Amino acid sequence: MTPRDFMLLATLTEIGIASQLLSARFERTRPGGLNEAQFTVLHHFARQNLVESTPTKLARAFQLSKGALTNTLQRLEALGFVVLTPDPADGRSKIVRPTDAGLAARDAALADLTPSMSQLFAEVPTAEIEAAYPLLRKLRFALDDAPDR
Amino acid sequence: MTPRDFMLLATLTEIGIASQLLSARFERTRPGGLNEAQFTVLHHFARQNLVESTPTKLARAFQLSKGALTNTLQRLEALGFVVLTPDPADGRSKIVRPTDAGLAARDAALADLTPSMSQLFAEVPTAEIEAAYPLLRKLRFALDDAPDR
DNA sequence: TGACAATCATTCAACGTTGAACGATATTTG
DNA sequence: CAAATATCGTTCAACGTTGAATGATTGTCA
Repeated sequence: MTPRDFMLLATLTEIGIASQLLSARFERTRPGGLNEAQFTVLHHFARQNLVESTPTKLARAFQLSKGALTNTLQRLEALGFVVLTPDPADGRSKIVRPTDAGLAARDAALADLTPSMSQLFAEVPTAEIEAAYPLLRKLRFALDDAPDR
Repeated sequence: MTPRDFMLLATLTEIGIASQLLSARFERTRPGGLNEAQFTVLHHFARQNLVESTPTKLARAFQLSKGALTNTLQRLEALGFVVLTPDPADGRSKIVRPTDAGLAARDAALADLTPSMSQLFAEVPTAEIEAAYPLLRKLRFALDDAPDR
């Protein structure tokens, strides 16, 4: 294992730990009344100004099982945060659209999150945050379309 | 929400996504035959040359429930990767120690992980990796002892 | 010393996810 | 065109985690 591999491993370890702690925090506080799975779906639509998707596409994006998405989409629909309609062009498929209420709920979650987030990073210079961003983006893209080995 | 907050949010989002994809990958490939929870425990001991801990300490470190740790520690013990002994100094408590086989299993998992990890980062300059590290460390420390808001 | 509170690990029902069915619809192919 | 294959969303048992008991032990303090 080269020194670079060692650095890589340490970095991935930190990402894993940080994310685990962030997750635990999210589930404890439930910003906007959403659990993490629900927030993730709404956040996904909002972040990239996406007007619609399908359960399968979402399952692929999050690398979750389709069953899991059936579940959280049904909850989001019951909450009025998402609308599910049959795809007129494909009888097997459904179209998922966030509602205004859904996007508002995501915004509310963000509003809940922001103060404690700012405090969490109070002593971190902005430059350091900006320095971390490119790697994280590249990692995501690499993972997005990487086979398993 | 300030531009800085926006950057912060984007960074945390990327951490969450990257970690989710890393997790999914880990569970699909099960490096060294370990699942993520088991690897996390052994990796924790190895990373900081820790000879012993207790279920409660581990639960706090990972922010998992004690019940979850009872479960994975029992599995690790059945695999011979960990030894659980009563704490002679405290009748309520137990001491957890990784075995040589346990540390070897963690090393094997790392060996399984390294090639695909290197490939994943093949086009990322080392400087970029080193640039991301300080933020991740600070984030972890901040999350480690932060109240919920 | 004795009573009360705190902390330890374990158990167990409830919950969310997985992976493998399944029926329904699309697509491909001979 | 028909038959075979692929893909869609849903269901369901199995699994791991949570959160709230529980019994056992320790700490506190009057």
